[in-house]
Amino acid sequence: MSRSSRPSPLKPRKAPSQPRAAETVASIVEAAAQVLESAGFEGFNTNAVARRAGVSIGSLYQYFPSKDALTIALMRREADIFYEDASRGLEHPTGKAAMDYLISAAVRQQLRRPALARLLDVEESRPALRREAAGSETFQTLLATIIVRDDMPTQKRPDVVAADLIAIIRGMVDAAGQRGEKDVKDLGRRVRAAVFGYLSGGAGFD
Amino acid sequence: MSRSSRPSPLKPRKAPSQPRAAETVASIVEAAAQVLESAGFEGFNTNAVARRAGVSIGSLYQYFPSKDALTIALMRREADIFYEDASRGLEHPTGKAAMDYLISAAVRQQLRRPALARLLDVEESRPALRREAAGSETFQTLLATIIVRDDMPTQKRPDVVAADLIAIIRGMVDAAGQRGEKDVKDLGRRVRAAVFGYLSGGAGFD
Amino acid sequence: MSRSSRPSPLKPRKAPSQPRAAETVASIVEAAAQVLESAGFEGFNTNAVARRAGVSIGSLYQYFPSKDALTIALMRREADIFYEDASRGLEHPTGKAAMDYLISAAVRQQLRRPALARLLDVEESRPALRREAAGSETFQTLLATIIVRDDMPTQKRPDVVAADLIAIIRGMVDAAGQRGEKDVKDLGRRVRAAVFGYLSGGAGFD
Amino acid sequence: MSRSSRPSPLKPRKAPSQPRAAETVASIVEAAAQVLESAGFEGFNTNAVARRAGVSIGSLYQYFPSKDALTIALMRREADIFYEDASRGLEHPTGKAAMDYLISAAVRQQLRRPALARLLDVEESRPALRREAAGSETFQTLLATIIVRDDMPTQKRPDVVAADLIAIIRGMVDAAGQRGEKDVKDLGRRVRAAVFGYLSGGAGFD
DNA sequence: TATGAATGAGTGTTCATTCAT
DNA sequence: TATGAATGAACACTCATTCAT
Repeated sequence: MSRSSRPSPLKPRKAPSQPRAAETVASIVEAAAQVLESAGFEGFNTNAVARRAGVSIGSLYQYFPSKDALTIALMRREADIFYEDASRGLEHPTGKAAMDYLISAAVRQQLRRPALARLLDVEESRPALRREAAGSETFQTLLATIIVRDDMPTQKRPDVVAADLIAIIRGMVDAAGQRGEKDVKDLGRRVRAAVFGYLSGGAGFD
Repeated sequence: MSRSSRPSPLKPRKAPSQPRAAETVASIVEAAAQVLESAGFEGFNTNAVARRAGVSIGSLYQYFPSKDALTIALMRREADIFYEDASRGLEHPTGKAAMDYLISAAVRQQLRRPALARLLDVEESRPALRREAAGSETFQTLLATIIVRDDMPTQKRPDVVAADLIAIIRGMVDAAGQRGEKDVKDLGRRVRAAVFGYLSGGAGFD
Repeated sequence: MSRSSRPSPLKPRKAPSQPRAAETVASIVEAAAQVLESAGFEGFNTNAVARRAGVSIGSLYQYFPSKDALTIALMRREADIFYEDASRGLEHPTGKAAMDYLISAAVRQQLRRPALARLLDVEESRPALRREAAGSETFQTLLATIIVRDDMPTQKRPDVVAADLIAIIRGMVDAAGQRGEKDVKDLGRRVRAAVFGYLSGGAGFD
Repeated sequence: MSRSSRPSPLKPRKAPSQPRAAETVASIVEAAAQVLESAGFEGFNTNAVARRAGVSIGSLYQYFPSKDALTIALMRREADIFYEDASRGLEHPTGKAAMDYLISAAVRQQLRRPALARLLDVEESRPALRREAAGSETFQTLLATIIVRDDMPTQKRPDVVAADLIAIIRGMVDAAGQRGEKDVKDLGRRVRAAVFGYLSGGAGFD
């Protein structure tokens, strides 16, 4: 007899059907965020998260089958918050305006909880999590949609361009967040310079 | 004044005086690189490094007082390789040519051992290591020198610009390396677009 | 003011709330005593203690944040047993009777588990533990109270006298225990001779 | 074929035949003393001793087959120093004068290098070393000789008395040394009170 | 004979995870 | 369903001792 459905250790163990359970899940995820922010990777352990959330370690494992599942849930939560904001950028008529909005959203997201954002970016690079995390794909899809708008310069390989832009934006905002920058406007301006400069091929230089 | 001779847990424990010891040290550092590449953070432990190096765990600790000290030594080795290459860029007459060279060096360095470079970039962000690692400061110094050359656009805040450029370059080459890109030329071209685009303020766009 | 909630590595980690946990804690402390008795310092390691207690090493560290914390807990347990007995001596009307009782208690304590008592006396001299261990201070306080009773010879420096008496008593009972003496009465008689002889200034000699 | 003479790991490996070797041995033993004094048990390791002595670890093991052998050599050195001094006490005509001298010698010895003396007393209690160390037996022999002199009170069990006196003297001078006492005279006076008080059976009290 | 590089068993400690209550 | 006591594999690091040079 073959076990038909081995429970994945990366997906939440169960959809919380009751409202109380949903609350518990949310509080655990937020506790994970706080522990990650205040103690970094080194202090990010399931017992600490449970304690901070005010639940027992047993309860944590009731909802998340593994530490990675919890990390993924947190990544998804942040990605969702970002995506909900960023996708409104698509409503803008021009590609440029949409891109502006997208960049603002990225900067806002990063400076909202800089340490958390940075740590999640790093975690996301772990192969085990990469597959499961929603993160960049959706961001990349969003970008790819914008890049090919009429008012944008034609790109031979839009997927590569989208990937590069993500790398530029992330690199800049991560570093800025780590340095403790708070000025959303100034950072936004510089990121825009990099993005549009890249899109125009660096032509404006000489 | 603090105890002058308290052994720092981050600096190498003793300089290998005999040739055999020098070999051992080098083989340990290289083993660390390989373990980090093949097993990532999770598999990066001192026992694995010693095993891979073909030495006993005791030997490892004879030369490196802590795991962090070993990581730092590896970071320094890579930084030195990079710096030796990159600093040749200063010989170029124009700022643009120097910057071109610097970018090429960064791309080459990254694609030489992409996983390693990426992991070290991440490690470098750990506060404990940040202080000790030679890494970015020198890169930033190099960049700052180039930015203010005569043929480069005047920048109000060269230090911020240098930091942004590092972030852009690192972000792009890390991501490219992680995707498995091998084409040094193409990646170089794109990074140059981003860098010079940023420097010109994104003006070329419209 | 220092971080109030930094967990001290010398105090018990958590009070056992469930009865099962209390049992575990007690069995670990007793196991520590037995390991110390049967294997001495050299064999006194946390793994051995856990094994002897029939619990996992993890359980040990759930209640004691460090090996030293465990040692201190054991010292306190023994000190408490002794103190409860010894403090009854204060009820005696005369200083002499109180001192007699105190000496009896010390001899009893020592001969109850001689090796353990001796090893703990030695451990207590380690600077790291000295501060935390309740041990001699209370003993010394007890003695100091008795020395100044009316029927006792007047002493110029009662604190020095108390310290000397502790040293005499400890020295004698430790040595006796180590030699394997079992006769509580005889040892008590000799200790009393030393103590009262000292108190009278050795005058009875000539 | 039976190995006739397994080399004992506790006795010095070889009698240093050449003067240079004797110097080396002496410097190692003194280094052991210094390490023990400055770093206590925890820092007392063979590598540290070799370093402090200015010889290689290999050389140390050339003269001492084990760490314990080195410890024993140090104990013997101190015992010899003491014994040479103390045995002069026998020349005194009366038992009392001899005892006075012996006590003075013990106090002097202890306060000369208090930390060292204390640590060696503790080490001496380790069963492995106890057998080999010359220490107390000779001291006890000396005391036993004195106790039975004509002018001393008759003792039923001179061996027990001698052992008790050692315990009293050691206990008092160890504790005093640990407290940092420096006054040889005052300490000598108190030890004499305890010793002669004990010998007179504490009779002087009432 | 001296050196010091090398060894590896052993030790303290952590933390993801399980399961009896 | 919730709790938290219990587990034990895994890891960083030490140090007495050996042996090739």
